[in-house]
Amino acid sequence: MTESMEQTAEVTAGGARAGNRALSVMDRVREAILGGAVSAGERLNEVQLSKTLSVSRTPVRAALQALAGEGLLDYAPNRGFTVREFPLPAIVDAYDIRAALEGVAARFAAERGLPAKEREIIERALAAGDKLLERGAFEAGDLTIYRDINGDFHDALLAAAGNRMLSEMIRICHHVPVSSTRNIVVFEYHDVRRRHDDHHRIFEAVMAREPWRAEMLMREHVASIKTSLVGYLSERKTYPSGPQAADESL
Amino acid sequence: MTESMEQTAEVTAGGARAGNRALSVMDRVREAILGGAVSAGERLNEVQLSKTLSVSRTPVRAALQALAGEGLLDYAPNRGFTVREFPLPAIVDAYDIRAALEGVAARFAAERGLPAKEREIIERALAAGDKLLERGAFEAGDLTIYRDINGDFHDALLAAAGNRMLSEMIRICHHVPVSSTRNIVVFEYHDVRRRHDDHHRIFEAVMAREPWRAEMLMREHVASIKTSLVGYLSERKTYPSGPQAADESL
DNA sequence: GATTCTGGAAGTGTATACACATCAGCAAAA
DNA sequence: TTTTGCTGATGTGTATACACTTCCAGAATC
Repeated sequence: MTESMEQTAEVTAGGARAGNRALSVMDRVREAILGGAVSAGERLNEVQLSKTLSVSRTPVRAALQALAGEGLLDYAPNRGFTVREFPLPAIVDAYDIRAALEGVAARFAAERGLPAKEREIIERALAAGDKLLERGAFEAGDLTIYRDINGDFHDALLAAAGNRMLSEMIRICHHVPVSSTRNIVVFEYHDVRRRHDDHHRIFEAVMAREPWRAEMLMREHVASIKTSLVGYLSERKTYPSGPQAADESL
Repeated sequence: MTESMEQTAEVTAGGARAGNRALSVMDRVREAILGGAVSAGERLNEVQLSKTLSVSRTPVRAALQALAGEGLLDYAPNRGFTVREFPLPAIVDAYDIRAALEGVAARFAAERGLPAKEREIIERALAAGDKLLERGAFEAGDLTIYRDINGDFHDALLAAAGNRMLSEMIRICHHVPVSSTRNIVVFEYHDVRRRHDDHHRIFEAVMAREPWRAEMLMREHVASIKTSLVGYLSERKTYPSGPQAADESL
């Protein structure tokens, strides 16, 4: 064994846990974009990035290419990669697209039936939501908890749909940078209550094997988030920064 | 135009027309996959590919990464790229997904209105289709002609929708390898006639600014292709090779 | 004979040098 | 002053060497 020993003290501290460097570079750049550390339209310099992350240009290029595949970056020959711009209309559109896609997912799940595993996850998510909502009001941090519950519900249903292309497209919709002037929608208790009730009805439709009803309910469910977003934006034009519990991904 | 001149004697003969080699490698590998030259599940060896295409591994890797972004390849760390498998259910599902997405595109177009340019393209496509169909029967090659007409119609409507993410997702749906035992649907005259009539109705709905009707019509339009495919496959289990005019992309 | 260990081969991951394209700035000519 | 062409700087594109991981075959051991 040669023990080349990676003399890099690895200031990255990020862990760089698995596989190859390209993947960890990808994660870090993605977070930088989604977190708003680099602004839309900005050009990403390969050598600068490689110096910042203490790796060579090769894994950096690999990561950028992969991120372009996810739709987060644009590529132009001999000009490199730039952070893709997501104007507000495109962000709003993304909810419609996601609504259509998740609708199809719900239909597939209803057609194919829920596997035991996914059914358990969903029932647990529904029960947890019921428990969280039964007090009739929210405390600090409850919205973050519900965010996870919501995620479990949607993920399980998507898994039940059993289609990889669908999963990936929906994943892309979720990764649309909401950063444009920080469009964060703060959901109130009654918003969450309504959404949670949607979940119950969608689950019932899926269990009853009513594909088109499941699709319709899911479409409306996701589309209503768009409505909330649009309504929210038309009230206060720009929103500085979510106070505490704020999320847009319900 | 600079006439970049590519001094490459390049036995490849492919032309390698523009920009960088990675892009042309990408095109060639994509065609190899879509054309069935490499089979599903097959592992792509980087050095072998680079020797075949007379380039180094670097552009090969770039191309493979990009193709993975398009969903044509799978990637596993330290194992490289493999041709993604598209089992028949996934191919059928892709039509449902595409139906949902193109439905949204039609809705957007109806909401936003058709720009003059796209309107002209569509009207020309409709007129050309009318002319082609008015004889009441098809000759050899007519189906190929209609394939282009059909493409123009859908592309123009998609352009009118004005959403990049939507365009890219639909593009991915179109690139699903239909190769799995060559599932080619041969459309008859009356099939094309029905589809062309759909186009007229969709156009009318868009011009009348009736978004939901446009969406519904487009969904049905695309979904009916799936129905044709499924019906076709249930008749003859495997189909050797399309006789002459054969296409699945209407 | 079955199991485990151990090279070694095959192939991917990374670094790096160099080729090439693009663009900005300056200079020279109209 | 404007335009054109040169030239260097910056940064991407490609080739290639080497490091590392994985996997398989064959030997040693039980």
